[in-house]
Amino acid sequence: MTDGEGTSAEKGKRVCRNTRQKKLILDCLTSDAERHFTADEIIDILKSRRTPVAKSTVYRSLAMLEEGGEVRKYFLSELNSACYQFIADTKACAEHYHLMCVSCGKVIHFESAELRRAFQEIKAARKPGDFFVDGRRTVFYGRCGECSAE
Amino acid sequence: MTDGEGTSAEKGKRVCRNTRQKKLILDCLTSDAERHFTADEIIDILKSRRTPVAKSTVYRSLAMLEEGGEVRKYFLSELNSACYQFIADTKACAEHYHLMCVSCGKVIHFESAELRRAFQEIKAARKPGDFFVDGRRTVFYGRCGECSAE
DNA sequence: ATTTAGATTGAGACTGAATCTTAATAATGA
DNA sequence: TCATTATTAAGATTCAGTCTCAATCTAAAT
Repeated sequence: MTDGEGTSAEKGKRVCRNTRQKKLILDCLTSDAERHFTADEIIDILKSRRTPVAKSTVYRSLAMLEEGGEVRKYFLSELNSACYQFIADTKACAEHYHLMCVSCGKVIHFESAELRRAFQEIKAARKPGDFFVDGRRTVFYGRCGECSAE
Repeated sequence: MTDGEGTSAEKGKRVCRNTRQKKLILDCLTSDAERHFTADEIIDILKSRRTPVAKSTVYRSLAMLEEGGEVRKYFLSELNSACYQFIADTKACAEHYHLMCVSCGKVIHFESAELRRAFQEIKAARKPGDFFVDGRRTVFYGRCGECSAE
């Protein structure tokens, strides 16, 4: 456990090997960059493509890819269940906000000039020591068109 | 299973009995109206007060209280875990936004004139069939003061 | 005050997403 | 090519949240 020289880990030496599994997972996400995937969906898709990847590997790889900024992880709660969802971190994904409908559980993408401006203003007014809001990472709650029509 | 008359359930006849357990749970939440509680915290607090309430009852009661508008349920994702958190639905809780720090997991309350205005504008511009964003219910993600200072 | 229907409770079994463990395997640098 | 060590697969484990059901309690009617 103790070592004088310093481990590769503590030097922050990024290795993150480029493995077949990581490629497969990323391929899966980028094949539909608009869509959110749960870990289970990724597992099933890769299984159906005859390139199965183990569950633990999927979770670990997604965590590494997230750290590397290639994947975004959202925590989404439906009516009676909650889970993580993953999306390829491309320009497309950075261009919209996410709304979770509290009534039907659907996730919709939307753009909002009002919100965009609000976040810019918050950022501009930010003093050192203030919190920072990442609008693109937050999931908004509300009601989708169909549910608010009823 | 089949009955001609119609059950009390389908008539939408709300009953929601006023039980000792619901009072205990609500007391627990209102004792610190600013704070978010997980179900487990509520269970532990009531146990320590020598008025234990069963886990299933806590979850069920919270769901009923939420439906009655007395409790608000938030879906919060910490670094490596995600869970529901509950807060008494008072005026105080409706007066601020929630920010979850993606770095340390802390939940902070903040006010933002910019966001308030943005949501008002979104609401004003809303056409029938549009989605509705509930700003007070959404949890923002970002970094708290300490974490963004580092 | 009694009665009674049925809503609610408690205890613990159950579920399923996510994590952890470990031996085997594969990616990288020398 | 070889050695090092990150990564993988498989499945055991964890744990928040849900479900089941007999026993109990609430509230309304009598």
